[in-house]
Amino acid sequence: MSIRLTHRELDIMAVLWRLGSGTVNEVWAEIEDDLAYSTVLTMLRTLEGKGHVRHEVQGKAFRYYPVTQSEDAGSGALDRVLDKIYQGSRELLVTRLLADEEVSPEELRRIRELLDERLGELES
Amino acid sequence: MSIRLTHRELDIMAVLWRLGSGTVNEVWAEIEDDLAYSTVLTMLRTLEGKGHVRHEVQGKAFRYYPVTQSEDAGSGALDRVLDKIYQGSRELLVTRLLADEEVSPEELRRIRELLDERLGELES
DNA sequence: TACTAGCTATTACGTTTTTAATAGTTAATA
DNA sequence: TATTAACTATTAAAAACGTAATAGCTAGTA
Repeated sequence: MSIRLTHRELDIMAVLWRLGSGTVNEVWAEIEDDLAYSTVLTMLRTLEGKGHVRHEVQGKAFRYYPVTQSEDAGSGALDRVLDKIYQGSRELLVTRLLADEEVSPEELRRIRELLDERLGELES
Repeated sequence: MSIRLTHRELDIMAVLWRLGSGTVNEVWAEIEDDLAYSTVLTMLRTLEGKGHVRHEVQGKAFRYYPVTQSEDAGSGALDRVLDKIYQGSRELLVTRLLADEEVSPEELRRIRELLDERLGELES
C-alpha cells in the first residue's frame, strides 16, 4: 500500500520538504493553524516513530529531516484524487488544474513544452 | 474551509459519483474492500448527516444521491496535493502526472489541445 | 394471516488522530 | 555555582474514524 500521511502529518511534512529541515520551533512557526508547541513536538515524534522523519541533535534542540520524500507521499495522494475524483482521467484533472484563473500564460507554456517533450519521446 | 472527506467517505462518494446514485446494496457491491453491509449503511448515514448525500425511498430500500459533487470535493483535495506536495507548482504536478508509463500519446495530445485552447483564450 | 427476506435503526467498541498540559533535562549565564 | 531559558519526555484524554453486531420494521408471499 502506498504511503498515507494523515492531514496534520502532511501539514508538517510539507514544512520540512519546503525548508529542507526544521527544529520544533521552526516547524511550529510555519504551521498556519494555531497549535501548541508541544503538539508539534508530539507530531514530529509520531512521524519519527513511523519513519517519516529523523533527527539530529543540534545544540540542545533536535533538527528534524524528512525521510519520506514528497514524491513518495505525493504519488499516492495524487493517484487517489485521479482515480476517485476524476475517474482516472488525466485530462479531466488537468482541465480542472488549469481552469484556475491564477494560472499564468508562462506556466501554461512551460507545461506545454513539457508535454511536447514527452510526446517527442514517444514518437521517436 | 474546503470540503474534506475521509478516506472511506471518498471511496463511497466515488461510487455514487460514478453510478449517479445507489442503494446500500449497490454501493456495497461496488466497494472493493470487504466491508460488512452494515458498515456501508452506517457510512451512508454518516455522509447524509454531514450533508454529502441525500436519499429517496424506493420500495423498501433507500436510494442515495450525491449532494456534494466530485468537483467540490475534488478541488479541495487537488489543491491540497498541489499546495503541500508540489509546493503550488502545477508544472511539477503535471510532470509527475504524465511521467506515468501508462499515459497514451492520444491522451497527451488531447491534453496539449486543451492547453492550446487555454493559451489561445489568454492571448486573444 | 403468519412467515420471511430484505431493509433500516440502534448501539457499541477498538483504533487512530489530534491536541496539549506538565514534568524533566540541559546548556548557557549571571 | 545557582538560575533560568529553551528544549525534550511523559502522560492524558477528547474527538474522529472505521467497523460491525444485532434489533426492529415492512412488504411481499405461502
